[in-house]
Amino acid sequence: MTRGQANLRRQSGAQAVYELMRAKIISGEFRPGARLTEPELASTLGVSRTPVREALRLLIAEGLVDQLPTGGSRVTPLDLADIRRVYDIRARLEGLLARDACTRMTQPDLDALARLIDLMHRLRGDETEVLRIGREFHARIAEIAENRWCDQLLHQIRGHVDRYRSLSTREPGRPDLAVAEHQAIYEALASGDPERAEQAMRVHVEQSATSAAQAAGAVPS
Amino acid sequence: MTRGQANLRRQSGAQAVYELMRAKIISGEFRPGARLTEPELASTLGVSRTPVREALRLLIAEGLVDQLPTGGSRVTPLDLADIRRVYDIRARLEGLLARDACTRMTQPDLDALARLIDLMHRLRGDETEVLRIGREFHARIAEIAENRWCDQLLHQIRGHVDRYRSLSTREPGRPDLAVAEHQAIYEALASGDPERAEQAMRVHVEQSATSAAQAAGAVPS
DNA sequence: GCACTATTGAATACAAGTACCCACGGCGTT
DNA sequence: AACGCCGTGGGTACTTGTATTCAATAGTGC
Repeated sequence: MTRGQANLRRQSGAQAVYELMRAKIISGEFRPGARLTEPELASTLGVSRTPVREALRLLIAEGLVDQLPTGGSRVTPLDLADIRRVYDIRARLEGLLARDACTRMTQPDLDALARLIDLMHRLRGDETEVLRIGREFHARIAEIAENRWCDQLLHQIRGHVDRYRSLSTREPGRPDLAVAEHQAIYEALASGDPERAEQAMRVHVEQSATSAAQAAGAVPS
Repeated sequence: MTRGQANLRRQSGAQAVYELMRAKIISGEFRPGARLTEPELASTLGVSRTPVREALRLLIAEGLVDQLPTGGSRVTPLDLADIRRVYDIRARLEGLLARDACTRMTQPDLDALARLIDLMHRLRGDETEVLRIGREFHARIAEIAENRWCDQLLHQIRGHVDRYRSLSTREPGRPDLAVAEHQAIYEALASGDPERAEQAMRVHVEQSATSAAQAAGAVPS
């Protein structure tokens, strides 16, 4: 300690710029391949180049922005053939998370997951609600696993996954299937077999991949 | 090519600072938990705060540097209990890479790998040489797989893995075992069965994990 | 081929915030 | 009554975050 503190709790401008740009890239508001220049972004966002620069660096490291050989940068173009690739990675990372969660889980944790599964069954008709609960289910598992590095990598991969997801206006409609898969993950976790938990999660994510690939592939533009 | 190309820009400045600091953290020259301040780093490295800042941001995003709640930053402390975690991740990412490589591989690719395996057998006695060839073997597989995202994540995880590795002065001496494992990976690739290739690679990395955990755990100081 | 322009990279200057240090005063104890 | 301890308050110093300025380079139009 030295004295200086930076207001970490308050979101710094650079962090805000990063999150904003990331969201815009993922949502597609910043189109794939769109050219990005620091001065323009800075003036658009009403800040100086400095925070923009930092945000850009992070986005480049994350792979959401490409640095052109000429020196400029652009939103990383999307290649439909890569959907499978990012989902393959996600499947393994989330699978590992499920495995870790399985070994660290306590009874209350399991109960909480059971409640989510129950909710999912009862709201089976409401697709968006099922999706929301599904996300919470995954988040809960990540929380239980307490695997900092896996979380970190997953955050990055999820960015890419979500880019492809946002290509199709509608989520792949496979509500019943999703419920069944989550149920399977829950049962695997409850069984206490880490290998089985990892497998169940992997299968689930890979199923999502298939749906997403179909949905994205069917999109005109 | 005669005149300065754009890549000169990439190498100098912030990128250089990033790579230097990263190497120092991995090697342990920057001790775990050591406090890092921008002005001090800047004056030490003979540059201004700006490139230091950018490098720090990347290292923070990578998890090699922690941002303290108070605002400062420090080299992320090492927790021996996490060795298994980072290796688990690496095992799955490298496994996936092996799988992808298996499906994309051409005969010349396979031949190149065969040459490496052959070399490894012939230099079986020279531990450092076996290690070098092992690294090249993995690099070649990554090259064949052409999985940009996997590479990117692996780069990050490898940073953490190498930090733990550098804890033990000597590499875990299991040369024959390593040769056998690489041989197994090669055979799996040659068989053309992606699942088998992934498994072989995963087993190999997990074996390394066990050795590394023992070596790091046995370190006196 | 040359000048111009636009953009990035680096350095410096400026603003803001917080923890540490120390001095001071009140209070309890001897 | 004197001495010491504790809590508090302000000043200081160090650090981060942002803006601005300067330099260099590549691309473009004439």
